[in-house]
Amino acid sequence: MTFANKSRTVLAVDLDYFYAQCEELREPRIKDKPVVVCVYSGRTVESGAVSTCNYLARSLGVKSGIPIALAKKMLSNYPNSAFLPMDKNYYEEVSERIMTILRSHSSLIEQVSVDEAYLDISENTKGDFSTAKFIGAQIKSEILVRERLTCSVGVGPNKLIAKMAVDAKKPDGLTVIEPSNVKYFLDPLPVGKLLGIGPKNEQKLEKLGIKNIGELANTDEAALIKEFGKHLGPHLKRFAQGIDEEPVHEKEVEQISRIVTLKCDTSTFNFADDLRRISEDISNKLIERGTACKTVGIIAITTELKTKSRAKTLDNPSNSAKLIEDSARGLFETFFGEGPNDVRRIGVKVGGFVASSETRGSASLMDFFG
DNA sequence: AACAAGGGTTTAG
DNA sequence: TCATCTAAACCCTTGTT
Repeated sequence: MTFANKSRTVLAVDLDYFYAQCEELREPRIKDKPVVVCVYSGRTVESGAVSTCNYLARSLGVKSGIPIALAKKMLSNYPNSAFLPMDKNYYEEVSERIMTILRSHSSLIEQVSVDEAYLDISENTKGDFSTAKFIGAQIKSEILVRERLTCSVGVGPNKLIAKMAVDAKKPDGLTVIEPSNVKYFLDPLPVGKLLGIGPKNEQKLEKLGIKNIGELANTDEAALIKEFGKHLGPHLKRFAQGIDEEPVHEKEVEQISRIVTLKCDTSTFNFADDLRRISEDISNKLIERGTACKTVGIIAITTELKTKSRAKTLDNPSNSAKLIEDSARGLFETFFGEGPNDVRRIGVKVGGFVASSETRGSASLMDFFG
């Protein structure tokens, strides 16, 4: 690839209804029934939310994020429905094997989540999108034969178009948008389909009389800056034009958080055990990654489901569970002292990472094995 | 003016 | 009592250099 030609071929892979499909894989008898993967909060036997579900369940109204109890109502005519607790470790094992398959097709890969990845296959295609389609079919077939899982694939000249192509046909889809078709593909779609536009931004755009992506692409940049700010405004316009220069590469983790739902709502600090556990979890992750954090924050989700947060910068970067726990406890005590704060869920978040070798007084693997 | 810190919002999976 | 969990990007304000 010469430097004059910047045209790329990017392929996006998205495993279909991944968690639920993994569950079907290890228990094939549930395949023809609604399958709902749940995150139980532990408040009551049933409380919690749906993480994901198979397409039969979706056709009956179940979707990600709804209360488990609501999903049960929707499926009350299907007594054989499978409601299963999320088993993240198992899905990650399956995911790792699939990512290995993907890496054999390109070393330029970006894993976006447990079930999604981008591959830059420009070197393989030399700009030929029919070759890209062939590679997409090959990847789908390999994942099906080796892991018995279906996925959807999208191909485009950048990550944005590849991703939107994936979403255009699911499950088991294969969609290729070549550069000359990008405009025809995007223009007629409703703005809500554009990556980065959710319900709130869709409403703002509707207020401006902008309904489809083509209209957004033609909107005066100044008007978008006024509505969305100096970064998001121009960004949305570029996206609507199908422009996305972001390279395919792994991103550094910049933040780690753990949140739990409390057994009972509270307006005082009475969850020392939970706090210790999640502080230890976070500390372990930091040590695993060989990093320490500069900032420690707390998260509180109120009974009205509003998110509140407090944070402070540490005197010295650390990855010690005790120090994270103590810092968080201090923040919580201040938080509850500020006034009436009725909280349902609490969490800890750390960020501002520096290599732990550059810090003094933080635990490292050497403390355990050295 | 440029930057850091802190708090909130929106999006995505 | 219906309402999980993780992470990123952005917006805004305030305060410092």
